[in-house]
Amino acid sequence: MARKQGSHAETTGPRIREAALRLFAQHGYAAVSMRQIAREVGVQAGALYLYTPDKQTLLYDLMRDHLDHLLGHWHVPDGPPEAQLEAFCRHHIRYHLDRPELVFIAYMELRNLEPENFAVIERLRRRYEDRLQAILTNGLESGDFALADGKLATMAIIAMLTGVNTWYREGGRLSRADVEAIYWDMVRKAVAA
Amino acid sequence: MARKQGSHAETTGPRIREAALRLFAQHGYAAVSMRQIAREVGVQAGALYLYTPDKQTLLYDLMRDHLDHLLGHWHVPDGPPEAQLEAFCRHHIRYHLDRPELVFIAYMELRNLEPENFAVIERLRRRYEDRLQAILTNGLESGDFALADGKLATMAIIAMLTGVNTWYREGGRLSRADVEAIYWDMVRKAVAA
DNA sequence: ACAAGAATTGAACGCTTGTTCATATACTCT
DNA sequence: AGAGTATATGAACAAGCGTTCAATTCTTGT
Repeated sequence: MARKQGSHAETTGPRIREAALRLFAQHGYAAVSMRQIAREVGVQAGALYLYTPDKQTLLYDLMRDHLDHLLGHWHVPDGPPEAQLEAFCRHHIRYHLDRPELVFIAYMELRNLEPENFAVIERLRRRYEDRLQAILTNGLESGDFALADGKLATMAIIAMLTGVNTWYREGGRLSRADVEAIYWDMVRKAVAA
Repeated sequence: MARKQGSHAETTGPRIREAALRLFAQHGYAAVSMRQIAREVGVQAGALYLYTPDKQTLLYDLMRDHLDHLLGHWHVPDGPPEAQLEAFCRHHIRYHLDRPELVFIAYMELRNLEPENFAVIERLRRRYEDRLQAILTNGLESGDFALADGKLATMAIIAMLTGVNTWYREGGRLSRADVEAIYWDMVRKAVAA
């Protein structure tokens, strides 16, 4: 047997990626088998290898595309440091609430990347952190912010904002706008001069 | 063949747990095999089952003991809310910097727990969060703190503090005392009235 | 010196893993 | 209608998985 009917041609690739994303996020890369992914797509395991050279690349491509998009989709606007920081925080939360599974994988599965892949992903992640750190450093020099340490504040703020994905559930007590506003308020005060 | 020589009796159990801890933290529960753990201990795989009923229990016991100890080891001191919050923050950082691998596992491997085990661990984790939330709620009512939302602030602060484990390395630019002080300063400002 | 029990081995169990490949089907183009 | 190609199957591969267990060795108490 081969193709059952209809033209699954251009849809199978994306569907494999979607299934991998969902399953990796739910059970973890190492705990998910190629056969599980195939079953989710409605295809035999062998067919996956028409769309990805191997399991590792499936993971790497998800993470790489995620970070490429995160970096390409948004840039620090002109303006005073506080406005830049607010834009960063609000964008970060919005972006992360929109893609919980990708964000989760990009953080949790780092250790399952082969060394060369890990190096690439880490570089991209670092580029993103540097944007926040630049904002903080500017504000520190201009006197808008008061911080004991720029790098530490960068890590602290990112950890705090990204943490929203651990508890936020759609349709809960707070809207996305509420969450954005509350987090921004805390960050604003934390770095205030 | 059996025991080679000497009395490995009482030391093998702990050594298995230590090896499991290290390997789980490094590669993830699902990616580590019982044979790998055994090799690390210098024993055959079958011998592990004299000390644990199965692999799952090995993970569960690590997490359970970690949280039991975290909860038993420290309690909120009497005093004004700000002093309580400072004590919580400093203790959290100190405790987490002392046990990076346990902390990492307790967060990363939640999804690899079987449902009943997960429920127990989640309950313990929740108990810990509730301590911070109680401090924040008290301070809110007394007017010492200004917060839009107590639960959200709890999650934000814990995420921020726990994040220290993602970047702190022994012998780096900042001492533990520095880190403690800087984080506390940011938390203090973030919740300030 | 010897028996009892604790600690460990090493082989085996059935199953799953990622990956490959000859084969077969469905679609497209002429 | 028929050839050519893209897409998929399903069986096979060697390797590794968690776990069990009879057999073996070491330690301890008498």
